[in-house]
Amino acid sequence: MNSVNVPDIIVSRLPVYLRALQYMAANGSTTTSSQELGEKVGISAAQIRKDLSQFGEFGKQGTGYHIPFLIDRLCQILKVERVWDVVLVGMGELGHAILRYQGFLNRGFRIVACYDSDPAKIGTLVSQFKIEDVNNLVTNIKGTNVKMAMLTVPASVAQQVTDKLVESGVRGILNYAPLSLTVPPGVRVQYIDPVIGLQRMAYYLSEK
Amino acid sequence: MNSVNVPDIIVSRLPVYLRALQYMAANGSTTTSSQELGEKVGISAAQIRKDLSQFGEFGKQGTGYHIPFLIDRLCQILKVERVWDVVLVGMGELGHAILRYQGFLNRGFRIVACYDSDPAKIGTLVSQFKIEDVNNLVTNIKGTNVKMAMLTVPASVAQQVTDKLVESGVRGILNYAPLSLTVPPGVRVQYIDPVIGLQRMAYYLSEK
DNA sequence: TAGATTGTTAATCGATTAACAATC
DNA sequence: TAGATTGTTAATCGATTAACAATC
Repeated sequence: MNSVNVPDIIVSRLPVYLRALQYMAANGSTTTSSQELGEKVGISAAQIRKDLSQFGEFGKQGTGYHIPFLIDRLCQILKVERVWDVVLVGMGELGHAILRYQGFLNRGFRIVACYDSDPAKIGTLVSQFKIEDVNNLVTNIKGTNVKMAMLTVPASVAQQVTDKLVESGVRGILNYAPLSLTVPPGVRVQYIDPVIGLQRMAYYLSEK
Repeated sequence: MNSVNVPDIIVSRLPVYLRALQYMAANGSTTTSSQELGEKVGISAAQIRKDLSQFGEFGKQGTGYHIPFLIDRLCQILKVERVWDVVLVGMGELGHAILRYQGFLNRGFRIVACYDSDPAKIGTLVSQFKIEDVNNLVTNIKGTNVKMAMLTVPASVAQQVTDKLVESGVRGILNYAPLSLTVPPGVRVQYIDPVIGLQRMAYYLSEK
């Protein structure tokens, strides 16, 4: 059980802390402070301490945080001390790149199957994965332990594929298609649209 | 000039509104309301009206917003009624997929050059682009109109490439490398790390 | 011990929402 | 005109910051 309803904005910062801590650990550090971590991730020290205090007391006055311990606790809180099975739908360029990406496993996720609707692609192999028919999505996934999906299909079919994923019992969708999805309560969507990021930054660029 | 310092959180929602409006326009709609737009993007109608009111009055009582007009105004506000030149650094799998992606141009951006450090890649062609040597980055870009970059290099070299980009005059970086970057004031970074998105959602998954 | 840093409280700051007059 | 919807105000809600006692 989660400690009494932690605000989503706090939850959303935890993976950033975790990533920075793992980076420090990989560089041989064993201890850090809210001050130092804050400088790395661009968040105030007070906020980091406040965020962590939602979940317990993980530091020591005078010395700060033991990095391996804090990593452990954050992994538990985020439920990524285990590995979650994820399906990938949409095997275009981006789907291929994601399927070959090696960075998921040691952060709590692994792709277990990939889907497409193109008969020319179905059945072909992409780095040990056979591309499956998206029409079999619901029958294949329903009742299994697959609760997350990555969506790399064209925008025009993203909502209908989403509906199928929801029907299959998927509770979290990482959406690369450039549109807002509609999902029922209890299902979450995280959006990845590079252009949104670029446009946010363009606002601050000077004219000309 | 921007109207007196609009909060960043408001700016960050504008591209989402714009994307939804363009989607509606593509489907033949010419009019919408804050209510309808809000349902599409998952934001309250009141907030959408409040956000837009920061920049002017774009709607009509009783009828709502004329979609093409609002699209126009949002493009102007975000400064994407023009096309910004962007460089891409890091030509691995992901870099290749991004370079071939067709979705940037009609949303205000185009890739004008790509870079890598691997001698085996430098000079080779990827869909009409010759991969250039990252060592020439600063000399090539400094003084040009390139103010944005996409970063798809390994985490281990991301900070040093970032420093070069900043030196080149780049003011906005879309960072795909899974780490927090340090940049001077006046330079912005937008982060794209799929695992952060997955971990945020994992928190809300039930145990087992 | 002295210095450093936590966890927490209270104060401040900012963002969201509800409500409604204005008006198309 | 009647119904719909804006832009805006004031109230509410929530998040961030500053400060500090506790303590390693």
